Amino acid sequence: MGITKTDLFTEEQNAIAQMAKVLGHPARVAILQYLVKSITCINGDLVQELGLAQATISQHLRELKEVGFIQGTIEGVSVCYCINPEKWAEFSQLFGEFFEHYFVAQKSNCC
Amino acid sequence: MGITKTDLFTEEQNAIAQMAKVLGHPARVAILQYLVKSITCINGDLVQELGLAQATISQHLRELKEVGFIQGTIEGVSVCYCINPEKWAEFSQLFGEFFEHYFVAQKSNCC
DNA sequence: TTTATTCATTGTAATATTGCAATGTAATAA
DNA sequence: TTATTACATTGCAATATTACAATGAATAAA
Repeated sequence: MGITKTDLFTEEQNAIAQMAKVLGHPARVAILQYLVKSITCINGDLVQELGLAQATISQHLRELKEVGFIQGTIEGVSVCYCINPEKWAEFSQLFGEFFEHYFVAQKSNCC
Repeated sequence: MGITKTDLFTEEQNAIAQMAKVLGHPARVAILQYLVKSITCINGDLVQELGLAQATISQHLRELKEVGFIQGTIEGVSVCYCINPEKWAEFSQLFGEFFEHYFVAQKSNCC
């Protein structure tokens, strides 16, 4: 049906999935990597950097902002974007814990 | 157009996005968490556990298998699934590096 | 052989995503 | 005021995803 049955899953599972979904497009990964490097940027920088249309970049920025990865503040005519440090740390931990729950020691029990 | 312009991005960006995309559905997160806990499982276990139809679970398992998160071996009538330890470690590192490239020290330069 | 079990595949409907042109909005410059 | 700049929003077309019923394939039990 193209719709996810979120009510079947835990809050944590939905949170991880929501985050991952946002990271699930190379343009958004590229935007975040660019921000990590440049600290701040405006929409126009990314249009130059990525080679996608302005409207498309704007849309990706909105998705990144909606889950909290980035924040944007109006600076005169342009909007200055940067990473949200608190959310970044939160997401990093959530993913870290997800991966660390599996220990390679379990390898031997594998089918 | 509903199609991602992968040629605009680096291999790393596409790799991260591809992985994240697979984690971008709570059912697949739930399957992986169940496997981490139970070490192995079969399709039927997950149908019970998650409350989705057998065909739907099967589809999610295929996606997880395609990117390498899990592996499945035929055991008589059923198929035994488990986490692929090498891939798991690889993905864990890729995400870890992605997140660690940002240092909270950069916070002060934020807009 | 026939039947049951287990899972994969196929087909289909509903919905979501991606990308962009066109347009709207708000601030600054001329 | 009018034009320009920088983004956001809207609307659209193409494609992808989600979920499941129906069916297929392969093994084991009766």
